[in-house]
Amino acid sequence: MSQTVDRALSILPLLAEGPADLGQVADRLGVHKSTALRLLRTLHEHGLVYRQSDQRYRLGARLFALAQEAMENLDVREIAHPHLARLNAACGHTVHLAVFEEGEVLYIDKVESRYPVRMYSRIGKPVAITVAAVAKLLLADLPEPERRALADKLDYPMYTARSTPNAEAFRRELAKVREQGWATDLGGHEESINCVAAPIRGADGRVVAAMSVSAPNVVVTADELLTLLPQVRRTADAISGEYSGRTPIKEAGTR
Amino acid sequence: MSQTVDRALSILPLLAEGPADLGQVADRLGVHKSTALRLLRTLHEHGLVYRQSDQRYRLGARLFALAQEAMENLDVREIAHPHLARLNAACGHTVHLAVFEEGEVLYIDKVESRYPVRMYSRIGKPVAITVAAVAKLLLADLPEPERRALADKLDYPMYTARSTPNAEAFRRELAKVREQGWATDLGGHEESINCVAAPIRGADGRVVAAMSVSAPNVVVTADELLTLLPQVRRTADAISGEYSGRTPIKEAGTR
DNA sequence: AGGTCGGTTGCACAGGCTGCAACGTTCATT
DNA sequence: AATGAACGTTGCAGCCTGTGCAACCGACCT
Repeated sequence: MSQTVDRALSILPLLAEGPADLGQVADRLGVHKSTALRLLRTLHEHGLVYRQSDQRYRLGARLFALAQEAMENLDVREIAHPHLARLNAACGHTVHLAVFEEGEVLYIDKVESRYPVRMYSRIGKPVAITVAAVAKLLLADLPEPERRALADKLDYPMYTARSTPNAEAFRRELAKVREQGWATDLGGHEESINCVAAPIRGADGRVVAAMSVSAPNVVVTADELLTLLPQVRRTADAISGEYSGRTPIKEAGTR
Repeated sequence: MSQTVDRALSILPLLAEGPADLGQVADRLGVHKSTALRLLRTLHEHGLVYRQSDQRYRLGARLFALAQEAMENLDVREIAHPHLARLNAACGHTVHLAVFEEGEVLYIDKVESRYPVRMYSRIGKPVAITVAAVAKLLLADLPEPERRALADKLDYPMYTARSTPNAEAFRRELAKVREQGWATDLGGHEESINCVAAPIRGADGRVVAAMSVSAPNVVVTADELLTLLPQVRRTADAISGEYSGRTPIKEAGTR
């Protein structure tokens, strides 16, 4: 929509392929050298483009800094919430959102069940890392050495008979979860409560958060809960798409 | 230099702070809403800006993609070479550049000594990982679990009496190297050859490569070689600066 | 010296960007 | 249901600003 900016921005992907000198940039843009020079200068002033010692242009550090800052200020919760609320409106059960941080898995959002029976959990509180479905997803995505190290140093409290008993079992479970792309907790934390969970991935494919639907046996059986899996995964995928900025949002009045 | 582009680019750091709507962007830019709209649209078309479901603008995924692509196409060797050559011109000794890859440390560049006595090494060849100064730097920067795992499964051949004898000693050495930010190999690989090495870091501070100066005893003593350390470190820092796109290059005719 | 190549500068022209004002939507309020 | 506010969007006229040209500069090679 803005020719000048359009041209300037077209330089970036071009430089991403590798360093280029003024002439090459001008050619590939189809503009006069002097024009290319001014665009490059502007980009350079903003640090998006950098000039190496052989005078050729490269993408600059600012780009990395921006990308990183944007990452950090990206609030999964903010993006996820409407989706979680919609899922809760559809099925009525408790919906959780959790992230992995500093060796812990934390709930960062929760939409309460519409049923009178609620489960105990609090936003900001660490979850039972060895049994919770969301924890399995988050840990399953860690690089192998870290995952192994973490699994080995965890405690494995037997909340119920179906709790994960030890590191060995946990590692097997994580491998399975990693493989299938979703996770469950069937009475592993509280005898009567089941969960199904799905991962939320960032632009690079790494799992940045996980969400789950939980319900007590008295409301729905484990099998019934499992029928919600496709819906949970669809919700998680929708959040992933929006979080990673991939989802093409339909423009209002553009042709 | 180009007003339009300048304004457009000013939007990026602004959005890095967090999502903003059209009005906020226009205000902080000091332009009319319609102007801001067109700039944002252009940015959006290039994927640098993304519109979330509440219509607010955010930095887009393309930014990450660009940063990543640029990273991958960045060739340390290409950037480092002139610096290595300059260092070699200054001191006359053999200069090496090495990276860590797939559990090995490989020489990827070499500038031969000006002295008749040369050392045996070849570009692309794995280095003696347990004793080489560059290897120590590269391994010292690995995350602790990987470092430990690697140190444990390595062999510790006694090339000389001063070779690193076992994993335990190696881990201590790596800790020291990590601490001091440089490394040496004093006759650990070949009795008569010494090296001093310094790390090259990327924009995120991680060690991406390491460089060293090597010379046989018959040319300079270990102590004399050590006096080159500041020069080696300065060279490595210069490469780091350029590799990470941080170094501000003086503009030719700008006031 | 002469020639080429790449980057840089000054300038005149007009193309494209700007701000304005009016319109369309959505949402909250009465 | 009507009103109004807030926000995004569009068309337009004016003129700012980006454009291409040509000349200049400096480095490098023959």
